Amino acid sequence: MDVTPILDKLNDAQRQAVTAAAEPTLVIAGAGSGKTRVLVHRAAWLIDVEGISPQSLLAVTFTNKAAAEMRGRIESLLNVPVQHLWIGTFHGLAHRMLRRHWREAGLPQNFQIIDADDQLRLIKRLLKNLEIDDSRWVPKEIQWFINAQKDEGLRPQHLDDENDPNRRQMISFYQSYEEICQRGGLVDFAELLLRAHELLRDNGELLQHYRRRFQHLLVDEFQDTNAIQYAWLRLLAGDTGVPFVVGDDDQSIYRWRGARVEHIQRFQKDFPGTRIIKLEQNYRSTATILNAANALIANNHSRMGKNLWTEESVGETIKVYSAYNERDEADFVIGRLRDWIAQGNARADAAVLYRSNAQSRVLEEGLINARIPYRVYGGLRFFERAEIKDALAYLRLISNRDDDSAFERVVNKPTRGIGARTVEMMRSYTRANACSMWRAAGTIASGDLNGRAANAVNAFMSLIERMARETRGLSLHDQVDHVIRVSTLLDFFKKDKGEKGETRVENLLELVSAAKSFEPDPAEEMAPLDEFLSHAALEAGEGQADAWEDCVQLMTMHSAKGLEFPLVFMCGMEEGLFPHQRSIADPDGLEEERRLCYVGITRAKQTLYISYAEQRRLHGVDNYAQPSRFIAEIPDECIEEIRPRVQVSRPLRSPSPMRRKNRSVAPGNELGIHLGQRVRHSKFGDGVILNCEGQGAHARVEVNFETAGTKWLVLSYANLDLM
DNA sequence: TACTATTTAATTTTT
DNA sequence: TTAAATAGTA
Repeated sequence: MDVTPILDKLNDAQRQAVTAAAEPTLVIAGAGSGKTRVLVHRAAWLIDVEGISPQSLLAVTFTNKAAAEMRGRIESLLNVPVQHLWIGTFHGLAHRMLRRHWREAGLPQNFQIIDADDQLRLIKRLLKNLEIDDSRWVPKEIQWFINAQKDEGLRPQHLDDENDPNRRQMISFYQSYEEICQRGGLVDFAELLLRAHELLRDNGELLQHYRRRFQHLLVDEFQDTNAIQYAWLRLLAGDTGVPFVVGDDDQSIYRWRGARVEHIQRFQKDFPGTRIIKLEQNYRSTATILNAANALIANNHSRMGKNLWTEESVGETIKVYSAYNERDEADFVIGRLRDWIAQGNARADAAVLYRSNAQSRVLEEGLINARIPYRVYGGLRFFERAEIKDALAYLRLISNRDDDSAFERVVNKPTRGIGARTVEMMRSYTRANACSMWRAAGTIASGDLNGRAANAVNAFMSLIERMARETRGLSLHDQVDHVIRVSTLLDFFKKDKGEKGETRVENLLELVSAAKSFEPDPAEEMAPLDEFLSHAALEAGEGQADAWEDCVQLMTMHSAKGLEFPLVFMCGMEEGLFPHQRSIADPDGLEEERRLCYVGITRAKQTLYISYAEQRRLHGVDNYAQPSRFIAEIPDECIEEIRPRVQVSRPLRSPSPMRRKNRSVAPGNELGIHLGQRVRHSKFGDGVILNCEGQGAHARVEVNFETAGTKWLVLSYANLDLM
């Protein structure tokens, strides 16, 4: 066996990991150290060299993108299509198991997956149903509570109310929510994982089967696993399975949604004799960028400890720009982008990163003005669009009449005279008889309702029945096509004047083509429609179309994880924004923010710009912030401050507010400000100080300019020259 | 039932 | 500021 193609071009640590013996292995893979490469080559090694059957391999990732990439790379490395390799996301694989063993899992065969939005609607409906004031019980918080419990593997009956009435109520909501889901055959994202865990835990034979089958478990982004994912893996590994997990404790940025870095420590305890391999050579960034990242992250206490190094040259210094405000910051970024593009670089090689989505706005405005094409990551994905979800809801009802989530979504869309009153009646019937909306509708229509409402309900029910009948036996895309027409959804949106309605129609037609190109997996013995619906929930599709065009990339630091760009901007590096206000007080939260910053820095290959605004308009009010502490945590020698706008011969403030320990900008009298003082402003020209007020960063002066009239200026931004 | 006015809250997000 | 959700009105 020629192992050259598999081991070639791997460094020592990587090779050790790839060829590790069949024992529990923990690979700590720093940013840009070839993590995916190790995972892929490990799989190839096991199959090609160790002769392990592809069948006995299970590879888990967090995102569909990562799963697709791994599959593709394994296939191309092995040069044979590996059919039925179990590579997928935690949710995808859990789903697969549940489909195969729906009976054992206690689910109906055609159970459907609901996304976060469906889940929230369901909870809102539940509150209405229980006639509970949703200002006191916020649906979002209930959703959060339920998911958090599920992430920890806890069912309502496991929860203790701790004599807290608030908690008792939450648990009761959780309980009712579960009943509705069970009745409608609905499974939310967290439920997929929890059920899959229970499935194995409670079915000895199944567990034995899968343990025997999956000898090798490869896990990507291990630091992001939550309790239930970890429990599932551990169960699956048993005493005989060989877990090979890859992760980076310094890049753990999802604690807030249940991820537990502690699993890295826990793993070593749970699997005694774990081999630890650290990948510390970085192939991505310049030495300067790495030094900055290393120094920054060294401020965190709970770390495994690792130091990235590179053979790369020192490279450019990191440029720090101090902007007046967010517009100035955007102008700066755009100026640099212009240069970058003018030098013949690809726009797509530049990324602008920020902490929170709201920051993209100013940047976008600037980019539009500058006519620079850009793409914002995040936002609504294809299968999340309202019109698409409407169409899917019809399809779900066709598959299962008891799907209340789908029922409520489309019962009166397009409007067909089934108003709030009628729906309310169905709800109360539902509650009294513990049945689905569909059954309630049937009963009520032939009883309690007045003629007009009853007709409307009957019309709706026969519409669904008719579509179910007429689509039977049709190909998937004909089914979809039929449903959007017969349901009159398409006409409904066609009537919608303006661009909005147009795109909606286009999207619905696009759904038909999506159905056309969807290839059901013959191995999944399920109805193509159900498979398509699951696919839609599990893989919501691309955020935005035309990803082809060469565009500057705008995204949050979170969504930048796993990506790399030659040119990176990190914007809004201010206390309160990054680290975010809501994390500052909590030491763990702060450390997570620092890791996020570490992730941001390590995205850059060659050039990194960091910028902050001294004044930023947030929620309509001007805020003054200090530069982020993270900037100060980067060694001076890595950084170069650039402030092209400053041409002061004698600055009113110290030249580097960012570096100063005591940061209160102190203008005031010691700097020679007094009424009648003559000053010069770069834009407004010469003038005389008429008035002073405020202190520190907020100190302002009123200046009567000879040509520009009187103006109030904030001293720390105005850069006045004393004359 | 649809449109308009008012209120409210505003990290991060994949599945 | 602004976007979304809700309440109120035609």
